[in-house]
Amino acid sequence: MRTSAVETAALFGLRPLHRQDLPVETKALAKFLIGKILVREDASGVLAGRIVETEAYPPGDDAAHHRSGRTRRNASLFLAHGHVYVYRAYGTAMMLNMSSEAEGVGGGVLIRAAEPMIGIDVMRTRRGIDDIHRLARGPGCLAQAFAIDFALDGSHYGAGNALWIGADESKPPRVARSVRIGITRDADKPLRYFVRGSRFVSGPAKLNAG
DNA sequence: TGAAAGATTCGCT
DNA sequence: GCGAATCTTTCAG
Repeated sequence: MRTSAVETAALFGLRPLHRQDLPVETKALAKFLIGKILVREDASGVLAGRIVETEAYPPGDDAAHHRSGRTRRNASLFLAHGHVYVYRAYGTAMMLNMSSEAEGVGGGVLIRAAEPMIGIDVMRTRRGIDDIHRLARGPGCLAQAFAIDFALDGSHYGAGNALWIGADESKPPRVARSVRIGITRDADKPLRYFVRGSRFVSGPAKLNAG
């Protein structure tokens, strides 16, 4: 009998959050997710990491993928909050997002970096590197470590699924804000959230000085 | 049907 | 620290 992801996670003091526990507003959700735990269940077992960096792409944001309306590619951003949106940038890097608004409204949160907690050796193998600080630092790296692919697009975060969000009893981290990374439009909006002082956060040191 | 841009990463200097 | 690689999606003609 295989142990479920929820049972395994419980051994680490994690409890699953349900969609109704999550804020239905992009910026609030982006901040809420900092310090929560991303849990991934697949054929090789259970992976988990504490989210230390996110970016908000709220409705009306000129930098967001949903700015031109709903298309086949970005349809998941228009699902009710708590759904998975996966896409590929620059040909190689996969990005993991969570839809963040009501059904029919385009909005999403990009999960940029995490601190590995469970399944660290699996992540090391997938990434081909040893340094724990670099296993899930940067959206493309995080996606590779957690084996994110298009099959997850359109599913929702929830216990029993391939992806869900967990919480533990640790005290809330100190959340800082900065401008977002790697965009050209609306580049001056402070919609990036990260754990102040964490070595698991991506981006230039200048932004993280906070 | 073609062209341009993009929520990045990696390797080399 | 900087510049190239890479390919899918979207928009224009």
